[in-house]
Amino acid sequence: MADVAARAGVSLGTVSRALRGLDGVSPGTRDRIREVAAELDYVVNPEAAALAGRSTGRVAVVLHDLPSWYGSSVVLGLERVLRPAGLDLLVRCVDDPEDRVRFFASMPLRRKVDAVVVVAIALTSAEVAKLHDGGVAVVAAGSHSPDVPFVAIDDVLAAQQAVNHLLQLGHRRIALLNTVAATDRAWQAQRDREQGFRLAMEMAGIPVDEELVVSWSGGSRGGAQGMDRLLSGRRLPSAVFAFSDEVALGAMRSLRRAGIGVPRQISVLSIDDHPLAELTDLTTVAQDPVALGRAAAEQVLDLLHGRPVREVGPFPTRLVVRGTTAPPLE
Amino acid sequence: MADVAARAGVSLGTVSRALRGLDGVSPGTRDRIREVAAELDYVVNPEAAALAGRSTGRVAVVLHDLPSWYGSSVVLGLERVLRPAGLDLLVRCVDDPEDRVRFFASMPLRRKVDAVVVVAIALTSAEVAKLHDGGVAVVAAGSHSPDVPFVAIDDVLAAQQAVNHLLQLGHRRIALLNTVAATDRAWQAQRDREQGFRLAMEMAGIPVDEELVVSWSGGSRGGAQGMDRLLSGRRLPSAVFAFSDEVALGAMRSLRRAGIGVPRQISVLSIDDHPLAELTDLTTVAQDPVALGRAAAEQVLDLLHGRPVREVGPFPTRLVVRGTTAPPLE
DNA sequence: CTGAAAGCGCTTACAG
DNA sequence: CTGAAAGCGCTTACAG
Repeated sequence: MADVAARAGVSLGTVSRALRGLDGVSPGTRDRIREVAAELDYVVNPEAAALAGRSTGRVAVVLHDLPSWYGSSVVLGLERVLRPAGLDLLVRCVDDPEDRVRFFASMPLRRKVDAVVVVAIALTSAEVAKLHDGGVAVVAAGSHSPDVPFVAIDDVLAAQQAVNHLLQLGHRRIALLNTVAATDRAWQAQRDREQGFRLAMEMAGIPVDEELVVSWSGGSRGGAQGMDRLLSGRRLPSAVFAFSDEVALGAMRSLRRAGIGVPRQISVLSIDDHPLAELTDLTTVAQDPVALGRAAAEQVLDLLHGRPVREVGPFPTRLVVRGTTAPPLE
Repeated sequence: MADVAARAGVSLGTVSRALRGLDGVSPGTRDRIREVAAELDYVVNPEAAALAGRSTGRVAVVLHDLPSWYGSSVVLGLERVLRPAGLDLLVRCVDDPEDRVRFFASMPLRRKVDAVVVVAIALTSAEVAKLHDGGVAVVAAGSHSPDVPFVAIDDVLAAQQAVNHLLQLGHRRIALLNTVAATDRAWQAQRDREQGFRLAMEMAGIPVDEELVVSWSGGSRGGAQGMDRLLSGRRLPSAVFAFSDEVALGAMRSLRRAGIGVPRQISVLSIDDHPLAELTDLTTVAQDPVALGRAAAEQVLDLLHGRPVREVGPFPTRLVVRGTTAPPLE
């Protein structure tokens, strides 16, 4: 920058202001400075700028399930809008609840990033306060935290869309295959989807058989085990609404092994529209986590530029009927 | 850092040296300083460190397929060893070939990161030279580049393992469902797997029917289309070796739609052991991309610490026999 | 509108 | 083994 200043015959401060387009530089000098800078192929040193100013040009994304379709899609969406905006993306996986507590307790984010996006993680007020005190902007994707802008689908609605489809097909004995672990989305999604399930049943005037409500660990393995549990019950359900596509795929494996036809004997559907849902012909309620990531990134930009954050309504979800749902037998 | 120095009763320089484990600090003072730092939840400001010294405390991972099992698993592996080492991980997705050229041409990595890990991307000598000139260390995972340490499986061998399994079952009309696009691993993997396929056939003394060698775009969609192509041929194969599990799953959908039984009429197998392979009962040659990521991270640490880089042999792959392969009919 | 100067929080020769 | 000091390349009050 010193070179640029010397060559343009101005001071460092003026160059700094001109290059960033701040007010208080005459158009003439500004243009001349920019010309010289271009000529010299000059780019500001981000470390120095960050040290002197207060922004780092980086945002962190914190999630717990990286090698998963959902998490990595959100990251992709974030990257797609953050990078063109000149911001770099830093990823941090938190494995288990303890790791997560440790992470937010010892705020290593301060001065490392301008903002953090938490994916499917519900922060406590204390955690949010700590981040804000550290001057770090916070945005949530797929979960809610106090005083934090967020983007998310309406989990209650998504579950209703799923269950209503089963109801319309004529099902009455509908099982809920939910998940519990912190490794699978936030507890909020679990709670909301269960609520949507119950709401839909209630509106149809059908009492929920509590024996058909199972909460197991997440992922396909959990889905398989949860389905085994359902299969060992006194009466089988005629349809299963699973927390996610992965859970549903696990459940379908159990059904296949038990020799139960899908959808002939039992219908299965879930939420996500994972790329493999199409391959396995799974009926599901689709969501778009890449779009979610993009929207979260927009909120980050608003926050960093001091603009009012665009409030976005719940992200749309839509039923995709494929081959794993059909009217019940008899 | 000033706080830590004051509290420990030493100078800034000593704290800096102690925290980085440099020589020339007595074990006693070093431990005391570290204790105080821990107590104060102190973390060095990376900007200042980078500005004063030359390292940024960051490493970038560059890949093209983020929302994929392979890519995100490698990232997870990297994160798992880089983070404990005090390094932050920055992700950069390159979408298409042009984007990738642009990225490496305008070296925005200089002074932003200490090292870059390319995942399944083959760099040119010029690109590598540019990175090295910029003082950036380079490591490759799942691909090779000139003068760059790498970790990878032996793709030729993996393909042979797959094809040999089919040969032992008695198959002779074996199709290769390969991929071409840059969006799916590096071209190196495609070439090597095809070579492994041909090698195995040759060693079994079976001529390859070139009509059964199909290269389609990647992903499950490409697999489905490639399989359609094979199905429209004059004579069907009795077994299909697919580039990856995703491709194989796409192929299996085409087979299902065509009413062809797997493995009764056609056997299918591939490479990866994607979590969904188990769910869909897919026979495959397993690899471990998380381990690959960890190993790449170790190499990065070696490079950054000026240690000789540990050469690691090809990562092991192993055949996992499941339900999609069986002896040929009749 | 522009400049001179302090300072961001570290690292690194250089002394001792 | 440890300290005092210069300096990394910027930004930002503060003057003018």
